[in-house]
Amino acid sequence: MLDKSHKNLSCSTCSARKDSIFGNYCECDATDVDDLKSSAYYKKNQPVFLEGSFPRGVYCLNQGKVKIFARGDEGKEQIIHIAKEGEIIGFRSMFSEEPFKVSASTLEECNICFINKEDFLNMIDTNPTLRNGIMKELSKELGDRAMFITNMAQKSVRERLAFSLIILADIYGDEQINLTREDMANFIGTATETLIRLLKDFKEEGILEIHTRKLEIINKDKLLQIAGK
Amino acid sequence: MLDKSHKNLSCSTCSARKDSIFGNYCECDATDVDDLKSSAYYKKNQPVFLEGSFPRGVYCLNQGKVKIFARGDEGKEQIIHIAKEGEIIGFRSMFSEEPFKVSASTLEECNICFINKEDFLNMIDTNPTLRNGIMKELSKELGDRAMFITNMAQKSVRERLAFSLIILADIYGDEQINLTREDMANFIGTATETLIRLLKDFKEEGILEIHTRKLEIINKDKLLQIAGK
DNA sequence: CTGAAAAAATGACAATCGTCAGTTATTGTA
DNA sequence: TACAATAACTGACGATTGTCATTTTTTCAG
Repeated sequence: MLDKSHKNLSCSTCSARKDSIFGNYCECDATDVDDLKSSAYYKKNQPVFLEGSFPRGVYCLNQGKVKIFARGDEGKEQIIHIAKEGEIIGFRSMFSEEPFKVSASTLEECNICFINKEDFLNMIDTNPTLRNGIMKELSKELGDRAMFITNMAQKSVRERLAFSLIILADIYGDEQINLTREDMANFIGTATETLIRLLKDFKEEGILEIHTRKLEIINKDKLLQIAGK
Repeated sequence: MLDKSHKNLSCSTCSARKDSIFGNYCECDATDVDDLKSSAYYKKNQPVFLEGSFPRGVYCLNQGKVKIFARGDEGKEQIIHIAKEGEIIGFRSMFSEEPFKVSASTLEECNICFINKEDFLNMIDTNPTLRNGIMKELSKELGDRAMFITNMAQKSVRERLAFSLIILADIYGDEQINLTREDMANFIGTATETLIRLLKDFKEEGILEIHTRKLEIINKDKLLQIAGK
């Protein structure tokens, strides 16, 4: 169970810190950040920020997963990214000075820290290491999205599912993949029914086991092969 | 006809500069850049940089259009972006310290200036305005790509074509859209044959006129309507 | 523990779209 | 200007995938 008291979240003892930009790039004292941040407990399926609104700061995930998604013209969600422990989200629109182009919503219970816009921009300005880390991150993500677009455009749904399962397995680590069929379909870019049928195929082919909501990947090699790479 | 002498390209008289990050964000003297850059003439369909190689600097488009594309598993191109006069390309991988994830190739005759990696990074480090401009650009592009992914995943080919024609019309400005059917199909993410059939449909619906290679858009409102926004 | 609501699953069916094979038109160059 | 190479176009066909309607299973609050 997560700590809901908001009290004892500290950057210096944050287990997610090693996976974070702060941990990787920032030699600054963790207590510096500690003084600036506030932290909050989020229930499952709670919005973190909304498309169209203006950013007031950045969010650092201490615990839990968050989906980042855009909405198509008929309101259908397209999941662009699933952020996990250690990731900082919501800083892109701060730089572009635009309203958010995407929304963020928790996929499970989360603890999320918040750093104020001014404080964060100030850190960026005064800390070249952190700044370079952020620029590196932005650039890397642009490269990833080029590949994502190519996959979307050129692969069949079956191939995209295989590909996405590999990505999801990586995000979920030792945990089993735990998403609603709808979220998974919205990540892959297909209809929920199509996803369900394909999951069944994969199961029958001995690629994965379905424990109701949770997916366990049995044969990763075959997934890689189907994904086409 | 383009100047092929490489001689008299100067930032201070560069007509593309007003559309450029340098023009918009950088109050530095244009002659500063002038001293650092070299310029070159590119023929049509000439590579500017290649996926997998490491960046040696950045390219600033003085004249002409350049396609930025990734390759799918079977080698099929997916055009991610078409860069026009004033745009700087090739700087993303410089920050991420990875090899290029995408390739760039001229779509027509081009004049392109080159700034060395060290010089450019130095400019970024010492010029906060330019730096913020770059960060803004990176962030903006990430937002655009989220939308691009959503369109790819949720729209039909017909809708994507309408949408893409609007983008292309914007890129080509007063010129008519001038791409091979293959490039256009690779931008939209469909088969060349499908694209050709849909262009014919659009023509019959009075949306555009086809002058062999060049496309003239007659009814932009209808395009917007089909694109679904 | 139970019932209502939400999610997952299944079936039937049609349309979109990709593939292959071939023809016509255009381009660039000798 | 002619001819080879490249690009544009057409037709036929089937597989993939989305939609709609319905049933079964799971979740969760009371």
